[in-house]
Amino acid sequence: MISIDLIRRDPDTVRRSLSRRQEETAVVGELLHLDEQRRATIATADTLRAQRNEASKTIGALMKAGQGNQAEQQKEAVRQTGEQLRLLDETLRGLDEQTNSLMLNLPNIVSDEVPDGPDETGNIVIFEEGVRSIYDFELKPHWELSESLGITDFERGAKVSGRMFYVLGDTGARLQRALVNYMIDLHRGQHGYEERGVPFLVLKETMIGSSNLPKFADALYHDSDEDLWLIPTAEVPLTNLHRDEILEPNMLPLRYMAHTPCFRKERAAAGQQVRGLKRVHQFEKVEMYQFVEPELSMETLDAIVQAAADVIRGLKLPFHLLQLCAGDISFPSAKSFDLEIYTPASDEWLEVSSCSNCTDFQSRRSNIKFRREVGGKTEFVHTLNGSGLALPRVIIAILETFQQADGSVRVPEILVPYMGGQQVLHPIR
RNA sequence: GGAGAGAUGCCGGAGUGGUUGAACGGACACGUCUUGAAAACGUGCAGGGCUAAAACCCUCGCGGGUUCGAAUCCCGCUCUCUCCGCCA
Repeated sequence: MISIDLIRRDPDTVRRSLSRRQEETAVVGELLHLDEQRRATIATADTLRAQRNEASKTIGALMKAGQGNQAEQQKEAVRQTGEQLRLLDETLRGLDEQTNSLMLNLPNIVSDEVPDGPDETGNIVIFEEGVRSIYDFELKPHWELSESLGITDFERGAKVSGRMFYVLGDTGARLQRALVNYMIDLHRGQHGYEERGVPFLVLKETMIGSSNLPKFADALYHDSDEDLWLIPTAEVPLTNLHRDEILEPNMLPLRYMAHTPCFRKERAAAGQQVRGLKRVHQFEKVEMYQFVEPELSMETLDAIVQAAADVIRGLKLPFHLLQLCAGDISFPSAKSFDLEIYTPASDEWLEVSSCSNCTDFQSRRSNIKFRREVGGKTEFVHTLNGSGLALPRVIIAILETFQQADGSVRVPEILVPYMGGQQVLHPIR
């Protein structure tokens, strides 16, 4: 949520941000109007309430003094005030509801550091790193390799859970565990993150706090019986770890990571796009998350990007860093970067990480504040998230990049210890 | 799932209709004292709205109701604890 104060003070900044996101700006005027009505109503109601409180005190005093008659007269007057108040409160509730619903659907303000652009075509490659191998044999696509090596079993995945689900075979499950442990060890040892094991089903309030609800309900799996929602990313529970808290001085920065499954409906997906492990309803991911002081959030974003890039560097995969343009940036983000690995057989760049500075957008929704010093005033923290990394796509990149002429795949050196010394994955069918 | 108890500020804990937004204790911060610290003493210490700042208003798990007036009474919900049942 952005601050209503900002809309009041500087509506043009909000309009400009919305336009850069290719969204309608009329909502700003609506909010301005609602806010005016709201505040006028509050002012009137507060005055009435003050009168009532005062009169009630007088009545109390009169009763004590045994002047019942005068008290009764006063009561009648105050009863009328109470009736007026009831009406005003009802009006106010309506205004609050309207305001809230508009506010919850308003995206974060795009940072000035973000380039203009209509959609993903406007994203900018910041740098490319690593060497693309040259192959003297015909490359196999990942969906063939993963089946022949016993990484995946799509047929049984579909049997058990339907389209866009998969089963990992013995080698695949082991490779995934190896990758998870490698990533978590790296982030703990080199980047200062501590681990959390979080719930995968969360309350509606939790989804609102991270800004997945109300706007993106159709992307989420939901148990209507108990009104619990399956997380689409660990960002959701990690954001809410400190919901409704005031963090004491010296607690920041907080660096968390969590390894979780991610559940996504991916309704729009179809055709070539969903071949193999690339786009699935359930996948695992190691997520990094930070709570920081506002003035440090932009440099922290760079650090998160580097931490994610370090994972790829360790695997010796070629990748590039993409800065997302204003038209492609996600709802809660002020500034985002994606990391994409090059996959030689598919000949495309595959997004394995998205890192965002959500500034105070999520902390306002989740009411997460901090104090700079004991007894100091409270401020909203800034929150940042970054994948570090999404597993199926890393597996895809490993398979396509390190495949050999005989159909086997080399295990990246850094993973060998995590694979019990295994250096090559051999076809099993 | 059944039975019972409870939910108050950073923590413990009082408060059952009227200067109680909240006694008292602890923690914490500042000050006095001290070479320094401890102890002792003094002061401060919930969040939020509206303000230039006050005044004022809201909040005692959440929502609704009764009343001139609710932390206190009534109804619903959520959560926690204890016992029983079930269960990896």
